[in-house]
Amino acid sequence: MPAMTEPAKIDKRQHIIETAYGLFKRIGFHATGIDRIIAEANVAKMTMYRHFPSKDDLMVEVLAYRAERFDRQLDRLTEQAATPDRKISTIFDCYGRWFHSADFHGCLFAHALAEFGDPAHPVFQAAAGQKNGLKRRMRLILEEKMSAADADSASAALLMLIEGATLMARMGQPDAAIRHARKAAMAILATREKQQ
Amino acid sequence: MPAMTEPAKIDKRQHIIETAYGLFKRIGFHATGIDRIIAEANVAKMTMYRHFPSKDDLMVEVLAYRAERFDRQLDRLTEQAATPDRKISTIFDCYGRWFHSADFHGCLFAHALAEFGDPAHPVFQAAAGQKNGLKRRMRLILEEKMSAADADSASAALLMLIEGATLMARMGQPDAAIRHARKAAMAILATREKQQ
DNA sequence: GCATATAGAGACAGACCTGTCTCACCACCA
DNA sequence: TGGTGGTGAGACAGGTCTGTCTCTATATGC
Repeated sequence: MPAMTEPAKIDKRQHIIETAYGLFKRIGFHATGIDRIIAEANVAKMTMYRHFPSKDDLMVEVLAYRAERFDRQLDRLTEQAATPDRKISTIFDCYGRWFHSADFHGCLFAHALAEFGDPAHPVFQAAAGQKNGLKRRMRLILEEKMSAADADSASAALLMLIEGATLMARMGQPDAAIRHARKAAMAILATREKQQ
Repeated sequence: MPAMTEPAKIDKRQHIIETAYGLFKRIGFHATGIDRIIAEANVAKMTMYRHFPSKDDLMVEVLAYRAERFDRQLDRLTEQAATPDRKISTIFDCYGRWFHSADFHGCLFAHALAEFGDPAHPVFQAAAGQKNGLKRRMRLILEEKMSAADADSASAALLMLIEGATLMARMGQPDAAIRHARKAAMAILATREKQQ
C-alpha cells in the first residue's frame, strides 16, 4: 500500500505496547502468549522481538507506559484543584470514573505484583514503583496541611483504601467501593485536620 | 515400607492440597505446573488426577481449604474478645503477625482474583467469596455498636484497609502497613461511635 | 487366599510456550 | 539505481503445559 495509508508505521513499537497492555489487563501476564500479542497487533514476531528483547522487557515497558499515562492524568487533574482536600477528592473522582468504565479490569500494577512475587524481578519493581509513586504524590499533597508524620500515615491509609476499593470494584461493587472509600478517606483526613 | 511408617497415607489428598497451597502462594497459579506439584508432594500424577479432575478443581479446593482455616482462626480469636472494638483489633493483630511471618507472600485470594479475571471462573468465585465473607464477618461485629448502614460502610472500609495493607506489606513495608492501617481503622470507627 | 481400592512410575499425546532464524518485500534515500 | 533498514510470514527448536494411559505394587477387608 502507498505511504499515505501507513501512518501507523510511525510507531509500531507503541502499537505493540498498547495491544499488549490490553491483553495483559484482560487476561493476565502469564496467560497472555507472545503469539496472541502479535496476532492482535497484526505484527510479525520478529518485529516484536526487535523492539523488545524478551517478554519480560515488554511487560516492564507496558507498565512504564501505563504508569506515565496515569501520572500525567493525575498531574493534569490535581493542578486544577485549589486545596489539598480538593486534590485528594479529585483523585478519588478519577478512580470512581475508572471503576465504572466499560473496560475496567482492575489495577494492572496490583496484578503484576500478584503474578511476580520475587521482589528482584523487574516486573515486580516496576509495579511497586507505581504504587510508591502514588503514595508519594498524596503525601506531598497532604504535607501542605499537616505534619510530615501525619502526611505519611494518612497517605499510606489513602493508598490502602484505593487499592482495596479497586479490588472491591473488581468484585462487582464499583459504587459501594468508591462511596465507602471516599467516606473513609474523609474520616481519616478529618482526624488530622487540626494538626495544621 | 511397613504399615507403621505410612500414616501420611491417611490423607494423600490433604497432603496434595497443602503442597499445592505452598506453591501457589510462593510462585503463583499459572506459574505452578502440575509436574512441580506432584514432585514436591512426592505423589504420582495419577494420584493427583484421581483426587482432582483438573488443575482448576485443585485450585478451588486449595482456596476452600485456606478459607476454612482462616475462618476457624478468626472464629477462635474473636470469640475471646469482649467488645466489637476488641474483636476488630484482634483481627488487625492477626494480620500484623501474618505480615511478619517468615513465609508471608501476600493474600492468595487477592492473587487468585488477579490471575483469573473472569467473574464466572470458579477460582474467581472462590476468592471473591472469601473476601465477601471477611467483610460480612466484620459487618456483623460492627452491627453490635452501630447502625446497619454504618456497619456496612465501615466494614467495607476496614476490608479495603486490610487488602491495601496486605499489598503494602508485600512491597516490603509490613510495619508501616499494619501501623497505618490500624490507625486509619480507629479513625473510621471513631466517626461512627456516637451512632450507637 | 482373594478381591478391591489406592498408589507409584513413567511413557505418551497434543497443545502451547518463548525465542531464533531465514527469506522475501517494500519504502526511502543518496 | 542500488543500498539500507524496517517489516511480514512462517518454519523451527527445545522446552513445558495439562491430562490420559498402562503396568505394577501394595494394603485392607471379607
